[in-house]
Amino acid sequence: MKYLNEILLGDCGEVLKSLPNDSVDLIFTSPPYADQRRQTYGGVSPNEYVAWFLPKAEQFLRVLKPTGTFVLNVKERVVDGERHTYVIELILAMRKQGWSWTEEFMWHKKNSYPGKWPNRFRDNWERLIQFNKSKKFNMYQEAVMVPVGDWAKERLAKLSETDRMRDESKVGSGFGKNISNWLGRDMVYPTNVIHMATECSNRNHSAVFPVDLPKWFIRLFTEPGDTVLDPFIGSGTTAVAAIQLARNYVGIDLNPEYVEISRARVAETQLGLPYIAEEREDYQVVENIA
Amino acid sequence: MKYLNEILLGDCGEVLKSLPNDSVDLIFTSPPYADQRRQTYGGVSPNEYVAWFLPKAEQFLRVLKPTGTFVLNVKERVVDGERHTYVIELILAMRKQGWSWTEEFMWHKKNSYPGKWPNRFRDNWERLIQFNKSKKFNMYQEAVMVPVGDWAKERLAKLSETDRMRDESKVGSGFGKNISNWLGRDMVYPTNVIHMATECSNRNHSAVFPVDLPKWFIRLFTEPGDTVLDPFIGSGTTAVAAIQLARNYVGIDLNPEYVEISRARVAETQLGLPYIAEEREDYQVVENIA
DNA sequence: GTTCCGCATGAATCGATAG
DNA sequence: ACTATCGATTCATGCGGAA
Repeated sequence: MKYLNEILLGDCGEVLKSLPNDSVDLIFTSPPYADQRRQTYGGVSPNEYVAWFLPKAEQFLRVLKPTGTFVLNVKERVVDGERHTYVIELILAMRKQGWSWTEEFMWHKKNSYPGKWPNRFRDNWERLIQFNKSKKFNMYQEAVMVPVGDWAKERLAKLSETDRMRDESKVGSGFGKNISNWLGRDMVYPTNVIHMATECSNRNHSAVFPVDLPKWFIRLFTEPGDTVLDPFIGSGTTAVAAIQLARNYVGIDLNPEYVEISRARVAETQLGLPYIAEEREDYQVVENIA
Repeated sequence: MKYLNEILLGDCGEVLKSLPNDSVDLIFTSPPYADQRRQTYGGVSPNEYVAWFLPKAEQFLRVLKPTGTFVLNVKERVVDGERHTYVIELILAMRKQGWSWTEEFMWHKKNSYPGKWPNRFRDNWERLIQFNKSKKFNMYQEAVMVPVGDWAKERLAKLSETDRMRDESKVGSGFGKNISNWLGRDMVYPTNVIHMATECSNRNHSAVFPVDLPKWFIRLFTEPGDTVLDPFIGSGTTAVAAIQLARNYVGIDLNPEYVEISRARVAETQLGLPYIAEEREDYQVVENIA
């Protein structure tokens, strides 16, 4: 069965059974949040969410390479005035399944929908939960470095005496630092908080993340030529990100309409919009046909 | 037993037994994270954390008014390359105890300690978990409104202590003279993401949150004259915040040294720095003795 | 007064090595 | 094998004195 660089139709738990073991480097996905997209997806009730997700997660675990990573974008919905517990229950259940819960990134959505409720504020963040199959996974931190903050210009211009030696933290935490090591540094590593605006232009899909979000994780956890899987591909954003970064993609969706939309976006992307050529060195520059 | 506006010495689970039912409007606290302040506190092993916390949470539930709120500042540590599950297990256990898990605010710490590891980035956020006793709790959203525009958020976050003494004089509103100019203009409600730097100036306490953090929640969930409890008072920051906002406080700590430090800070705050008199209408203006 | 500039300091985690 | 200890890694901000 051909699966590489395809958008496949079906339930990912079933479709994935045709994929070989240890064949995927990164799984990045934003599954339908419980009951929140009832019109578009079947709608999963919060209480059944964990049971619904686990058999799929088992397939994810099987197809993922031992060095691979699974990044799950999810947020618990409010049920009866409370945050529902399906997300944290899922973490516990997936650990029993064999996953390691390595980290939880926070996506700070800079432009969430306006709204007012008597008992809560606007929800401005989502979880990006990192699971791994083993403690030894691939991570390419240099690929996502960011410019150092403005503080550095002033701060590093003149170093004090203590800045030139190793200065131990006073509280006994074991921290210590030698600030003179930072001289000449203009790029630094990011943190586990990611600031990105949500995608406003709705592409017939009710929950859109910006293409920069999967791109960030694709750069961080894969190299060109690796394979990225999104088992709830929706409007195809993860596949677009993979193509633009010269990775292979596999997309799956239950909904034929989304499969169509994704295939169209993929084709459009592959046809060689000029910006692709800049990011993919192996691409020829092609006239923009649009 | 007198407990109002006192810093009490002892294990909060025991000390709280002397407090009456339904007597506290807000509990705001940052307990020792598992095993992470070993030098200063005893250190609780991650695996025992939930069992250690639950009897205390039971007392919190008893002393909290039905309209009150419990805000818990906590973050899971990494154990053997994984985020430990004690925090999410605690949420599940506290719900069984009778708490509602209303919301989870995100504290984005802009100045986390530097560090680099092969498999993770610096941790730049902590949880502020909101628990309630009933669905009908008090919330004063207008008290934490912010001027529209990003510059204002930056301005608020960057106010130094001296700036605050100078600027923060409007009773209850929390906005300084400069910023109050914008009161008549477009004010918006904040979101559930809070941007504040950690307190670096050493107060002989290894884990200091900025006084603005408890202040934000005190404004949001209480009115002047209400009672704020911090059962792990540490260096007394929550009590200082309560005093500056004309609320009653109750602080508890197991460590005699911290009790001393907290009492000293409380006394210093009460001695009537001028800005206090402006914020507490029930205070006489007292000469600054410093 | 106000701005500027020097300077100290904070909830970490990993891998190697030793016991 | 299992645990304990130790060295190595690297940002951003607020305070306080000087200009």
